[in-house]
Amino acid sequence: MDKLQSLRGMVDLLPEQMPLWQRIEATMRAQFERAALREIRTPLLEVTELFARGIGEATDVVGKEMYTFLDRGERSCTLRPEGTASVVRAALQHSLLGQGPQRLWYTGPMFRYERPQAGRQRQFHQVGIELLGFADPRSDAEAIAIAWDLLSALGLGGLSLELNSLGDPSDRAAYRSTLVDWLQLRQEQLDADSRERISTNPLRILDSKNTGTQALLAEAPQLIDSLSDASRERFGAVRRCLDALEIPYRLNPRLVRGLDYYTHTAFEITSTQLGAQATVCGGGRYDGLIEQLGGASTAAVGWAIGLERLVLLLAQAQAAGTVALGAPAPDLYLVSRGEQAECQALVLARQWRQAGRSVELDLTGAAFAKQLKRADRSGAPWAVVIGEEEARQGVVLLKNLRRSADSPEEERLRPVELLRRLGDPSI
RNA sequence: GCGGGCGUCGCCAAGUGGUUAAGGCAGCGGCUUGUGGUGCCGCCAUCCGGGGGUUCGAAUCCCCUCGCUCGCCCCA
Repeated sequence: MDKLQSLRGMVDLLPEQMPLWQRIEATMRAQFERAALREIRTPLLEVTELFARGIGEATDVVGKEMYTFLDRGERSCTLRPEGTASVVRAALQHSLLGQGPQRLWYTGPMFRYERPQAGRQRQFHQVGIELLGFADPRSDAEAIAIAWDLLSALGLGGLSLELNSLGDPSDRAAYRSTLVDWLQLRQEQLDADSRERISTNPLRILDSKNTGTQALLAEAPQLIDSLSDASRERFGAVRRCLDALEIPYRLNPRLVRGLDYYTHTAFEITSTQLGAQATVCGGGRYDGLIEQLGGASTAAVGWAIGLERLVLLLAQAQAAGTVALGAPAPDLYLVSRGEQAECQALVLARQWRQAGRSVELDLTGAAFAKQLKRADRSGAPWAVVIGEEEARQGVVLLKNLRRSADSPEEERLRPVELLRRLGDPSI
């Protein structure tokens, strides 16, 4: 098969699926506007170093999932695998933080070279927010609330919020060494992957899916016990905020994020209806990242939602009848036949569109029966028919397509009259 | 990178070694040179992802390959 086709993991979004995407996009814009977030758009391509430094060399994302290549100027470039590093880079490059803290949101395609599976593509889409320059525990809660409310506004149920605190870097370092000590004594009980990670990325062992490893880890020292008093108090404040907001959460001491920049609050929103890739939204605080990328030490918190996964959930909700999405249909379907009539139809279609109506103009020149059949299938409530007769008389025939054929409702009228009545939502 | 499942018309799908590859939907043409949804008639895969092999004979068996899909890993 040598037909041209898209690259693996790079999927087309066809017209049929767009109502779902557009619903999500419209909802998120409305929510963000109400939350006083401002949109930012950054390039898809960045210097590789941004991600290497921002996300962490040891992470899987940087280590084996990036689309990296040399451009014609021999610079190492990478298609962005996530949004946060780019947003921070842009904020620093344009000194946004000099104007005070920033409440930002973004959306767009991201790229990760992985084996595609349900809810995971190589080019995928994320929407995310970044609250830069906010250290207060309330900002953690607000970030989470914005995500939670967006998902609720979409009518999605069956979601749960998992919460953990990773503490500050010294908490994490302390925990890392206690955990490594503990694991080293039990190496032979670990699966091979996890054993490997003792030296590379021990915290990641915590969310291993290996059941044996999980059983063993039930006894392991917990991150939360290594937190300093200040970190612990901070986490308590975040939790009190969530309680006040009545956002239910589950503490998950095993929750660690795969990107190195996270500190303190880490969270995920998961669904049971997504198969293996259950995480819809993931995020947390990253107080060290901005400094890491060359800025002044600045606290920040943010999250990202995977839009493909959201679309999957919304499609399920739609199938279950929980969410209704109207199929888009034109207001008018314009049928015409004969040279003069066809030309008039072309002109009238434009006029009616300028009047704010959606009009589908049949351009086939086929028999009236064919055109009306298509008119019916288009879902339009009204057909406007212009034949030679109407063209001669300067009128159009308005037909109600939502009546039965036995009691046809037709009316001849002048185009100006129809134009006037187009302001009336009942036609 | 590693496993499992699958690959017949735009979509769904029958067919598992024997001469012309069912059917449904969609599409196109007609019945009805100007009237729809529901009727009727006709057209729509020399070909079964691609390549090689076995056989008198293969979509059906074998090998390779490509692709899709689910899972591992990882993440949104």
